[in-house]
Formats: sequence, structure tokens, C-alpha cells
Amino acid sequence: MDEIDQTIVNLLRTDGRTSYAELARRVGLTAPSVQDRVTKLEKNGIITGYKAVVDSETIGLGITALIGIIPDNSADHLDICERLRAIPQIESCYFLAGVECYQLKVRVPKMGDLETLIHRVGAIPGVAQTRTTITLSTKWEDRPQPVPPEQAGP
Amino acid sequence: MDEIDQTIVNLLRTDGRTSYAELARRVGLTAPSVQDRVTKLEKNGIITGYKAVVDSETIGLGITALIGIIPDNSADHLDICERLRAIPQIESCYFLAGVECYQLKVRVPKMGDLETLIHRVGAIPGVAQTRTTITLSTKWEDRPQPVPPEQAGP
DNA sequence: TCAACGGGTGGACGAGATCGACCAGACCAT
DNA sequence: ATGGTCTGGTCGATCTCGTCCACCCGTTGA
Repeated sequence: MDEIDQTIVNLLRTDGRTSYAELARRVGLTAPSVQDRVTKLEKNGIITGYKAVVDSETIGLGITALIGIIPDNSADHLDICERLRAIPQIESCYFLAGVECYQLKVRVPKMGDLETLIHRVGAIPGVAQTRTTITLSTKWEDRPQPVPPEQAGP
Repeated sequence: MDEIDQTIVNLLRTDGRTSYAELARRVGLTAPSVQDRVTKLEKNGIITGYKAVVDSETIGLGITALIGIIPDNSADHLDICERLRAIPQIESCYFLAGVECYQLKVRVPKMGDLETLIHRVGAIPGVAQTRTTITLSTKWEDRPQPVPPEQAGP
């Protein structure tokens, strides 16, 4: 993970479809060696995939909400996690340090779908309470910040 | 935005580097017509970009936190938003319906950086209070859900 | 009926991806 | 020093892919 790798990662994070030839031009290497580096970055789990970014509203997922979950004492977190994962509308799921020990980011087409979803989450065993907040607008999302310089080892 | 477009979008959301030739095979068209469709999807703002997905921890952004912002009455939201946007560590920013009218998702290398960041956000004019929650683990993030079927028009 | 049009196909050509062979420097044990 | 090995690069050949253009075919509307 040298400086060239960082540049490659930064380029791919802002445009995931950049060709190897183009990357090669940017970093001053040849295409095969860049391809080799990218393959290694993927193998080492640094690059875990590529995604098209889609405007949620225009594809009919106009409503975004954040749902906090407060568990009860008997909560089986493996089970909760598994059941949450089975709900496709939950796009992100964070395990938090706090009373609300999960936060979900969900997207649905209509308010009725959100209501259904909240009931479904609330019905999961171990979930004592949920707290939902509607997002009025997404200012921005998943903006890639540059890879920080490698910190010196111990 | 017919069924074929939906398939293309779903494929590109799960693998943004799928070639046109491969997409063509999947949807049963030829490469040029698929390319044409993708270009139109991009022009119409349905596909807004492509990103490599990177494992934050391995690139040195091991700490993820959620910061809620409670504004004071004098808050100038355009100004707040602009100042927040200038902070690179803020990867996402949602405007919420609630007391905490913004929620930020931030990533930093070390705890010290988070402290600095919280102070910086707290110092923005119009920000009365912040509430930070550390994420202990990210169960999953930005999982693409399939494009919902086009709802019937009015 | 005919022209225009949107959306598709097929072919041609240049650019890109990919593979193998080869090369240079770093490192290590002899 | 010397030779072996390893890593990471280049070069060149080949095959695929992207991209442009001409053409086709069903629909629409005058």
C-alpha cells in the first residue's frame, strides 16, 4: 500500500469505471502493472467491490429514514442481526455504543411501506423499542475522503 | 425505464465494473444498445456515478461515528451546510425531521481526530449542541436493494 | 401510403485487457 | 563478492471490448 496504490484507490473511489489504461496514465505505470496492483488490492480486501451510484428518488425509493433500535435484556444479537439482514429495505446497519444499539438506514417508496417496515422491525424478538427519524433531504452521501497517509508502525 | 433498464441498473449496482458486453449477454441485447441505454440512464440522472467500495478499516479509517446536530434558533442552514461540506471527514450528511436536524456519518483514523472533529463541528455558528455516537461495528452498508417496480402513474 | 422516428442489429476498426516472457534491483545465505 | 530468489516492473502478441456507422423494422401520424 504505497503512494501509487493510494492514488489508484482514490481514483477508483471517485470513478469506479476508470480503465486500467487511464489509471496507468495517471500514475505513470503501464496497464498490466496497474492491473496487477488493482488485483492485489481486491485480493487483500482493500477494494471490496464496485457499485453504480443510483439516485434513489428517481428509481422510486423517495423516502429515506433512520431507525434506532433499543433492545431488551434478553436480546440475542446474532438473531437480531440475522433478521434485520433479511429485510431488503435496510440498506445500512450499524451497531452502536449507546442506548439505541442499532441504527438502520432504510429506503422505501411510500410512507405506508415505512410503517410496515417499522412494525416488522419492532416485532423482532429482543427489540424493545424503535425510534424512527425521517430524512427530509440528503445533503450528500458516501463522499469518498482521500486515503490517509500510512501511519508509522509501532 | 422499462424492465431491461431495471435489470441493467440492478446489475451495475452490485457490480459497477460489469462490461457492456456482459450486460448485453445478461439482458439479451447487443452491446451497442446496452451502451445506449446506460448512457441514457446516466444522462437522465438515474445513474449518477460509479465507485469502488473500499474497506475503511484497512485504509486507516478505523473509527466511524454518527454525529447529531441540534441547531439554535439563529441557525443559517445554508451556511451550516456549506461549512459541514468543507469538512472532508464527513462522508454523509442528512437533514432530518427532529430535534437533531442533521446527522453526520464521519470516519477518522484515531480517537483524537474524532475529538478534533467534534470540536470543529460544535464551533460552527448556529450549532447549539452535538451528540456523538461511536459505531462499534458496521454490520453492512449501502446494500443495494432491487429497483422497485414502476408504480402506476396518476 | 408514406415519411419520420425510436430502438434494435451487424460489421468494422481502434483501444483496452490480458497473458507470457523477460529484465532490473533488493535481499539473503553461502 | 556471488549466486539464487523474490518482487515488481516493461514489452509485445493476442483476444476481447467499446464505439461508431449504416441499415432494418415496427409505430405513429399526417
